[in-house]
Amino acid sequence: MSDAKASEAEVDPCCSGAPVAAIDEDDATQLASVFAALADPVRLRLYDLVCAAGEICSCDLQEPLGRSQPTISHHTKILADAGLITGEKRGRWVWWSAVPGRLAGATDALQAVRAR
Amino acid sequence: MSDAKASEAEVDPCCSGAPVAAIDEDDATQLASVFAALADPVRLRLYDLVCAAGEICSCDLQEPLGRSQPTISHHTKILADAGLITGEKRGRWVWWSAVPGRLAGATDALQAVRAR
DNA sequence: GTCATAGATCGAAGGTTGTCAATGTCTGAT
DNA sequence: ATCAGACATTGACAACCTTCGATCTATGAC
Repeated sequence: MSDAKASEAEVDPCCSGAPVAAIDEDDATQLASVFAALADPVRLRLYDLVCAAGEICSCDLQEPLGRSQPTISHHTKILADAGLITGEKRGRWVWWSAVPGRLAGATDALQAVRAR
Repeated sequence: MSDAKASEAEVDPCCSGAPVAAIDEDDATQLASVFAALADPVRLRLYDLVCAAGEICSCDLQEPLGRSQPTISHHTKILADAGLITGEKRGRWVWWSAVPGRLAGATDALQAVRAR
């Protein structure tokens, strides 16, 4: 099945031998969960709102996002589980803020392979 | 519902007035599709293999990823539709390569908001 | 032409996700 | 103690996603 190189070219186009997987399955699953958290338009706008505001209350997310309160709660939980935002409870309200470097760290883990 | 600021503090903690959404719904949907393409462990490793190899044949993806041929074809299509990889058909084989700057462009669109 | 192979497409099974109504829990005010 | 409000949780449903077997198309070898 993998005689493409042998029949098209004598030498491997990039390195040598079989391609080496830089990311193992566990790392891939971990990384994918971060991207999955941003794979929804509502969550992207939510994350954007949090970044733009620096700190924002859950109750102020409901109106601009146009979703019900349980749905907002659901999305903040997913973003928090992915480590992209963090919430602090003050009195009756929860204030959300972005975790610095978390998104950059995820993309770096992928892009780092190009530097080799 | 949004009297949190008024009751907890007199001044808005970051800017002033209602928070401004930096990303509109259409942009968010477009951006989310790029992240959705990377939100699967198999596709992440596939993208990683393509980046690491520079150029790689579909038939050489099947074995390291441990998925059937239709599944590999499905995933390459999703990554290609998202603009992350591009394929060139040569003879019987399709050679895939990463689209430079595509992933960085997506993350920049999100992170740019922090620079404001 | 005939045959073998690379890859795309189709259809189906099973799991996951986004959404909201209803309800529960906790906090601060009266 | 009682009440109202901010979030979390549960349950349900529709939509979507991942996967594979079967099949189709296209290309190169004989």
